[in-house]
Amino acid sequence: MSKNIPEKVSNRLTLYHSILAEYIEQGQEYISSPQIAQRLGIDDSQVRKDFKLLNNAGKCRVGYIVKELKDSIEKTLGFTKAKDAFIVGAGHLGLALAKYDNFNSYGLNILALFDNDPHKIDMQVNNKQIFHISKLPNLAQRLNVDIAILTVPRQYAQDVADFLIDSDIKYIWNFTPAVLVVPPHIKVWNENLIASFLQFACKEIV
Amino acid sequence: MSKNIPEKVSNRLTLYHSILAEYIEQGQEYISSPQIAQRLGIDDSQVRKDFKLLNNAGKCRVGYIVKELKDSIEKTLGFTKAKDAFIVGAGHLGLALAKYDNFNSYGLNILALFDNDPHKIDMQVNNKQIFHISKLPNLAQRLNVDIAILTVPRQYAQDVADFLIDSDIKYIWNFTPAVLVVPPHIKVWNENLIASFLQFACKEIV
DNA sequence: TACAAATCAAGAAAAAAATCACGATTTTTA
DNA sequence: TAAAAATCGTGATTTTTTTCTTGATTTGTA
Repeated sequence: MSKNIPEKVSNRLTLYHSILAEYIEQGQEYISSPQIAQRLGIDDSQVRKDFKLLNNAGKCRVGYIVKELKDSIEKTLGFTKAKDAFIVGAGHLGLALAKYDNFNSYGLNILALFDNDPHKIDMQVNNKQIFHISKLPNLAQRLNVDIAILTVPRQYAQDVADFLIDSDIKYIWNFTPAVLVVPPHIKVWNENLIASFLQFACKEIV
Repeated sequence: MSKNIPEKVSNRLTLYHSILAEYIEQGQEYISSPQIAQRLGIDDSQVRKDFKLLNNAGKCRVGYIVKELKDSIEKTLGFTKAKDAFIVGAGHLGLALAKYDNFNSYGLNILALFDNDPHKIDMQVNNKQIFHISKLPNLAQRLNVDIAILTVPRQYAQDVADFLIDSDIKYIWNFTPAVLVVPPHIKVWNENLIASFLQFACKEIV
């Protein structure tokens, strides 16, 4: 982190990471840039350029050491650094994310969920409790959590975001289609699934 | 569509679209590029350049007509063109997507879900039935569906993708972290939530 | 009406990203 | 051992994307 890696590059790094994980499963020790490039349909010098960013030298005629490369990517993208977060909105998407165990191995720990529906309060999802939203400010402070994953319905998104900001949440991973208005010190990452699909559809589906 | 709009641009277009929807709700007739730019923290000439791609002229000192702009974006991104799709994998994420009514208004119609878990077969989710995966080839052909939303566990992703391809599926929206190997005429769009988060974390959370 | 302010349009410049090209190195093979 | 092949590393080139700049247009106001 902190190295200011461009979005496109870190996007590719995660794809490389998946491929490397496969190679390790298969017991392969080395991997070459053309192998990866072909798999992803990109240029092989692109792959080498990206790896250079990781300060991970390859060997001519042989390639890169899979294990080392994978570790470098994990370090660079911050898998190794634990990050605690709350899910705000225990709807279907919120629950799906809560059950997504994989987050853990990527350094993201979901500690709890929050909702305002009395029926959901105190339920457990994947060993994580659902609390009433009113408990959030206190818990955020006590557990020192400043990341929120926002999965409430669109019409409540801004109000809930304002509430989160009042509760000292600093980072919002926004799964709602709302474009949040926030002060400059709050960072929002928009995960607009519809937008994502449209890009796909618009590019590929003629 | 087909106009080969860069990914970054279509990404911004969907953000503009959300803002335009708000303006319409509020009954605003006009919107200016600096207004949008400020909202998103980007350059206003960037916004104008993007709008120029839509062939949508603005008026000096006044701005753009909200309604027209919104329609242009919808036409350009293909909201208006109905696209039918299947969800393959009726796990939490699959169900969450099936219940996401909004897809409809963006031109994506989920017709049915597929799974191999006998307990899930024949259940209804949001008026969509869950079928056994073995029914997919037939239904795909009969309903003329060539888009699949893949939400199975990672370890089955490649096998299921192969099966889909055999069933004449052409477009796969891949929610699994697997990097799928497919023939060149099959288009895959990777929606790697973990990757997405890591980009956020890596950039913003120091 | 004249002037100021806001905004668009479009070309120029700058920055960023991707691709190309080629020398250097290592391994394999004849 | 020499030649061939595969691959890395990296500088040069090209392409794409973003930002800057300037001029024109419209609206509001003194």
